[in-house]
Amino acid sequence: MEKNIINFLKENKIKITPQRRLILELVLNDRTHPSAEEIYLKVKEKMPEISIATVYQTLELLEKKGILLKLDFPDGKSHYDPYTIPHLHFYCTNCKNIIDFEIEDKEIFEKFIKKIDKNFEIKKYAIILYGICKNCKKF
Amino acid sequence: MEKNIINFLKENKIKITPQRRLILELVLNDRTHPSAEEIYLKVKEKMPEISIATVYQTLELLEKKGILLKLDFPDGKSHYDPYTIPHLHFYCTNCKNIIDFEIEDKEIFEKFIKKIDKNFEIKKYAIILYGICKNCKKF
DNA sequence: GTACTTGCAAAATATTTGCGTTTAT
DNA sequence: ATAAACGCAAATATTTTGCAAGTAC
Repeated sequence: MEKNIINFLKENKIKITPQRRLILELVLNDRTHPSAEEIYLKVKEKMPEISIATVYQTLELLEKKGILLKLDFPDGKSHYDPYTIPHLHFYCTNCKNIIDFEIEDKEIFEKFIKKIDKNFEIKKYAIILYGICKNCKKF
Repeated sequence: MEKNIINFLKENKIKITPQRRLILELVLNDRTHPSAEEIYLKVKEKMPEISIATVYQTLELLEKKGILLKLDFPDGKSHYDPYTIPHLHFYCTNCKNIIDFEIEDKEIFEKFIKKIDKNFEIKKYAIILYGICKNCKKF
C-alpha cells in the first residue's frame, strides 16, 4: 500500500511529502464523501501537527490532477470523492447523507453530452438527486 | 405585472411585503443564475435600505416554496434559478458562466429516477456539466 | 393586536492567503 | 541549491443569527 501511494504520486508528478502520502491514503479509501474538515480531522489523528491549510491545498491539487472529484452540496461544504468514474449522487436533505448510484443508460446519457460537446468542451459532469433517504423516511 | 406578483405571493401563502415583491419581480425574470449577492445589489438599486439578510431570508423562503431553484456551483456561492422545470446546467470553469440546456431523452432519465424512487423519495435533481464554453475556447 | 418581517450588526462557517521556516529532489 | 510545500495566523467570503423596531393582516 505504502509503495502504491508513492508510485501513484510519482505517476501523477506530485512531489512526495508525508502529508500528501497520508491524505491520499485516507482519501483514496474513503467512499463516504468526506468534507475537507472531516478529512483534516482524520488526518490529524495520525499527524497531529498538520495544518488545515495543507489539507485544503492538497485536496485542491488532487482535484486538479483528476484524482479526486470535488462535489458541491447544499450544506455549503465541498465534499471529496475518490471514485472518479461518472456516477450519480443522492443527497438526503434531512440527514445530509450522500449515497452513490451507478448511472443506467449511460450510453444514451453520454451520447447526449457528446452532442453538446460540439460547441462546449465538457470535462466532467455531475448528477445529484435530492430527497429523503430510506432511513429518514421511517420517522 | 404588479398584480401578478401580488397574486403569486398570495397563492403561495407568502405574506406580502415590498421587499418580497421586489425581490420576486427581479428574480422571476432573471435567467442568468444570479448569486445572492448579485440579487442583493440589483434589489438595492431600487430599494437602497434593504438588508442583505432580508434577501437571503427571502431567497430561502422562495426555495422552500419551490418557486426558485438553489444551485450549488464550485464558486462557493449559491445561485438562484426561477426556471424550476428540470433542466441541465453547463458551468464554464474558466469564466464561471452558467448556461441552460434542455434535457433530451427526459423520459428515459426520469424513468431511471423513478426506479430509485421506490426506496428513496426524490424531490428534485440537478445535472451539471463542467467545461470550457465556446467563448473561452477562442483564447 | 399579534405574529411575522425587517435592518443592523455581530457571529458563524468555510476557505484562502501571506509569510517565514522547513523539506524534497 | 533551489523550488516547492508546510504550519501558523490572519484575512476573506458567504451565509446565518439575535434582537429591537416596524409592518402586514
